Amino acid sequence: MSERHEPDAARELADVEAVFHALAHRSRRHVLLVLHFRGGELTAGQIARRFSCSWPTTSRHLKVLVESGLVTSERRGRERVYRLDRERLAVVTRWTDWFDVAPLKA
Amino acid sequence: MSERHEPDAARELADVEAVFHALAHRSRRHVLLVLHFRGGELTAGQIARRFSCSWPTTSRHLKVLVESGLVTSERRGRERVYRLDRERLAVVTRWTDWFDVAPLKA
DNA sequence: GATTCGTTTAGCATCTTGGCTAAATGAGCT
DNA sequence: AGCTCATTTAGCCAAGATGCTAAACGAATC
Repeated sequence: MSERHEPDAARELADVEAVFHALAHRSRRHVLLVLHFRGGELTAGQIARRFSCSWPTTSRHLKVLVESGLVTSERRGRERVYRLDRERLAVVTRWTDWFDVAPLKA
Repeated sequence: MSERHEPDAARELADVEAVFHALAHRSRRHVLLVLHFRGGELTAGQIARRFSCSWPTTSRHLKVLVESGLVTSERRGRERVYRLDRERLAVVTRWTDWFDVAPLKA
């Protein structure tokens, strides 16, 4: 029965990888906070304007965030809207929760 | 009054930086889990033996973990013991908790 | 004091990341 | 169709991360 869950475990591992990778950079963490406090969605331009680095650089950070699933994007007219997926942060909390379960006694 | 807390905020920022940087690598996350499930402390050798990469490589990962504060180390005889500091993981949860507070209405 | 054991440091090669500018794309407007 | 606006892709370079092997170090042991 537990075998039935192994694919999920593999996916969780990949998710952890992608999410922690995305969170590794200060600007990307910052983008997430900005998105959150501005109501959860903003256009690429609204985001880029808040950052000191160049637009293409921010654009690439956004791409990493999308790949991690922390953010989704949708074309709207000629703009592109980025939306925070707060649910996805559960990948982080599920990982940290391992440390609340009892360790094996060596 | 809030000014009195700014240094703390700066330190928290640096902590977040160091901790998320440490967590960005799969092996380092793995080390933390091994430490936890083996009772919270292990010698460098016990850790290195569980990993496929070379000893010096693992040693460097341990250094990054120590710098982040997630792990502390202590010399014991001719071994070196690494201990998990679970408290330090609160840096992560404090960061994710930002997303549970109300966003500003755009 | 020489040796051995456990571990880290040095030094090197390779890959990835993060930044830039310039060019391309895609959607709406005239 | 041609133009403009919003954004991304391409291409480049500098800096940093990760892996290795070989050498160094420090503490115990002979």
